[in-house]
Amino acid sequence: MASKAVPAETQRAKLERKEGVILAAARAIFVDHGFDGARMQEIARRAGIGEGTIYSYYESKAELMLAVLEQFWDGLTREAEDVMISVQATDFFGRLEALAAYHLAAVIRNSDFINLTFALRRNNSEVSVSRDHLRQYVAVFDELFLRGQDRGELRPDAILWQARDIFYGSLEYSARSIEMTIDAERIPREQGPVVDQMVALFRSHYGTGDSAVATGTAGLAGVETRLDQLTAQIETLNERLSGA
Amino acid sequence: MASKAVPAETQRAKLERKEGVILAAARAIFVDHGFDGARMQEIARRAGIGEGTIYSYYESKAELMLAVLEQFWDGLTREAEDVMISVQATDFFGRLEALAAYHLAAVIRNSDFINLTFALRRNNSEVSVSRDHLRQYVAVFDELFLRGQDRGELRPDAILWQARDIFYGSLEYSARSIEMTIDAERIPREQGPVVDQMVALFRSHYGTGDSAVATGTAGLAGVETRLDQLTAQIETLNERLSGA
DNA sequence: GGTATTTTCGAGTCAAGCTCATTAAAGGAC
DNA sequence: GTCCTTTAATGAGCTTGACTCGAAAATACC
Repeated sequence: MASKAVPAETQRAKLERKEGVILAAARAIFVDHGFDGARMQEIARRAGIGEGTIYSYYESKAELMLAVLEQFWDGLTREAEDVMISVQATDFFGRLEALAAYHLAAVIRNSDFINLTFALRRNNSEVSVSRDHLRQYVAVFDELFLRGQDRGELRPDAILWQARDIFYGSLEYSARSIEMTIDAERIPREQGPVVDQMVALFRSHYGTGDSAVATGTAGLAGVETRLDQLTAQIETLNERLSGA
Repeated sequence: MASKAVPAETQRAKLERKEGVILAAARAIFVDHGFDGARMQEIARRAGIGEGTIYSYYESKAELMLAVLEQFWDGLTREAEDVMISVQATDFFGRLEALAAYHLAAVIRNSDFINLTFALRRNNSEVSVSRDHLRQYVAVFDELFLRGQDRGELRPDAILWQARDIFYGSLEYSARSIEMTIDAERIPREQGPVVDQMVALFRSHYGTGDSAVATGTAGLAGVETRLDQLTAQIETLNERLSGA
């Protein structure tokens, strides 16, 4: 029995290891040459197998790339979760700062993969990184935000997906701007201000009155901001009602 | 002399017209099938010419696509400039609202082109939409922002490129979220709140204290007026809801 | 040790971007 | 109008690279 099970295990393990080798080779080649520039033959050579063998593991070049990207995003998600576990701060804004710093650095460090992800998603409509993987990644933000609302640090009427788009949209564009800076050594120095600004933005825009007072942006301006937000909400309600 | 110049003109005009025909055909095919899915033969057939002829106008498929995209972005820039000319508001936030509304609608309406632009830029590093075209487009925002600073409506210490990234990054992600909403008819209704939020965000994060006064809703009295209005609106909503 | 099944392989197929020799058209001189 | 030169258009064929498939090697099973 044991002698039966063990070979079965090792056999599966062997296949999975081979799959891992293919994935690693593909990852390297895709990063070096992009999707179109990558040659299946070169991936096979790097993995030390025949070209046809790849196709018994992955249906097509696009699906191979998909597997590479999903592996990458799973790794990112795990790292982001680790950041949220190990961060010292217990308040929303301190934790948001940690997440923003991690995300910005990750996007810059892995810009190849980020670009490949969206290029594939946009180019090849039939094959794209499964929504679940991206959703799992942004779930880290979602959980943080909802907890901030529960704890009364954030306005209870804030809309999650809008905040999420502001967070990730701004940071992605900022990352691109920072990368574009020719002077590579200045990159790390630019990250701090961007993260700080992101936190300040969330504080002033989504923070409750309490936190606004705490940060000093209290008074008439804060009240007017809240008025604007209320107005926007009422408009939404009106439109929904008239639409329905 | 005139009989000499006229044929020369018409000849060049003829070539340019043909170029326009090719561009229009390519545009249609690229939008329908994406970059990889588009077949040069089909573009040629649609343009009513031989396949080889395209290559005497454009070096490669990628360059043809580039030309299509540059034409598209030039059009967008012109539209954005028109919006800024024809908008009634003279204050920064009113004009920003107009620009945000235009940009969001444009991104949603032309998501094919937006996607193709970034897909090409990311995929094919050697051929990408010239930075100048994109820069010209965002210059509309830059000018608006700098003018707002000059007029004292925005904090003088705000950093332009950071604000720009927040503006365009958030709106692009928001557009994608809105598009993802399966219910297509709800799309227009979601745009208003996103735009409003963007304006409110800039007001609270980049606005000076003065601007609140300057926009006509002066001081405490203005706030009280707006509160009264909101209260009235909420009463209306309550009546509607209990009635329905 | 022999048979069945699974896995690997790379030469060959096919599709699509691109080239180039050939043909057609336009321009100009008389 | 005719001849010559120059320019534009063409599509059959070349090239490249993703993918297939029949055969061979490896493995599992008895």
